[in-house]
Amino acid sequence: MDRRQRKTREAIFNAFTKLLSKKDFNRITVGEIIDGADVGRATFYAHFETKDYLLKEFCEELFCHIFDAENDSGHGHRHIFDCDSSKSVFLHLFQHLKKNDNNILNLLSSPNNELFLGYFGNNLEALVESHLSLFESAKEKELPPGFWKNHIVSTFTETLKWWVRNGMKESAEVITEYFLKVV
Amino acid sequence: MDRRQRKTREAIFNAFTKLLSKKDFNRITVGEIIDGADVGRATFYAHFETKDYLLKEFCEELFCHIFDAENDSGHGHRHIFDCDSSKSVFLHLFQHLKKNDNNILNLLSSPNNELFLGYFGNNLEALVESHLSLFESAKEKELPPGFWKNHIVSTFTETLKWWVRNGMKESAEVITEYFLKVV
DNA sequence: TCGTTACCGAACACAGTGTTCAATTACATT
DNA sequence: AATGTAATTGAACACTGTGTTCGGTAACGA
Repeated sequence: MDRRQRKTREAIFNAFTKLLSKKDFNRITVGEIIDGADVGRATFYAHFETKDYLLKEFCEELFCHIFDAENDSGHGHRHIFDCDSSKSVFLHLFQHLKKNDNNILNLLSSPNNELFLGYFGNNLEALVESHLSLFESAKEKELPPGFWKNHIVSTFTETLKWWVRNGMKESAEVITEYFLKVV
Repeated sequence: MDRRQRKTREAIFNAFTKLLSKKDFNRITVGEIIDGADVGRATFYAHFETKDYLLKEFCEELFCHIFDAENDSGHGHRHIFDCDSSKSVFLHLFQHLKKNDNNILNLLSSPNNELFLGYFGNNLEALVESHLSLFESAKEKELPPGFWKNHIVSTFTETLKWWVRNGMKESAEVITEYFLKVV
């Protein structure tokens, strides 16, 4: 990849990140992004088809850091947390999110973020799916598996939103407890 | 209220309803609404400050029919369903929603509907709050009451969305069962 | 060094929003 | 039925934001 491409791409991502910490995604304009990144308008559209695609690629990079790391560490320690690996997975996820490397939490707490929540949900669903232990109880309760999976994912997301909305006063451990109690 | 006002207001609501069955709220333009309602642009803005306020007032009328009726019937039969009034309330709500009088379900299933979900959630929260029986278990589980209430509301909404998304094949009774099982 | 490629920037067409205003029409009241 | 009031019209307007175009410039990789 051309060095120039890398630079502008990074500049756009940086400007985008900075803007995300200030305002909702939907209120951010392309004009603001290219001003912040100091690139031409045409350059932006040479890199990203629309603003939505920028978010999409932004999320992919973001989730790559979060969910892939989660999957890896999960695999690595699976034998340790075998008895309740699900607990460790979600705890790690909450801990990771609390670090707030990028502005993932701003995205989560802001309204009008269906796009982002969609991407987040997809990744989370894949993670949930790989932890079959939780699905055992689905059969006990005689629920459709799709319903049960959806419930876990949306409960996690809602828990996260609640946590952020209330200032993240609780520790990741406590939130994980709450989450597991209601699930 | 002037007859002309009532007529245009109704015409706008009708056009809005018709459009909602075809496309997402955010994709609907003021131009389309006034074309459908056959009113002047200035007239629209004389009635509604913005498109968002149109949705707001639309929701208020809609929820008036649903939640108020629910509260009334709830009060009326409270002594009958005393032992598990919560069950009856949510069942009635699901039944009512399945009728789909207006396009409430289209609004629910479409993306980018944070505004609508917000109004819906507020009404639902008030309803949940008035049924204290559910909160008993919150203390047992030692969860923050705000967390617990939020969980019930969002689980109901997510259940509803799941139901709609999957074609509403299940009966209201079955969905109520699912809902109560996971809660 | 040289051909390629990204970037610039300014202009452009387009769509949608919300406002303004004078002219018109329907309304409620007497 | 007459009258003053108030809603509606329609067309124009300024404004913001989107996405495209294109010739010129400069950085890049080989």
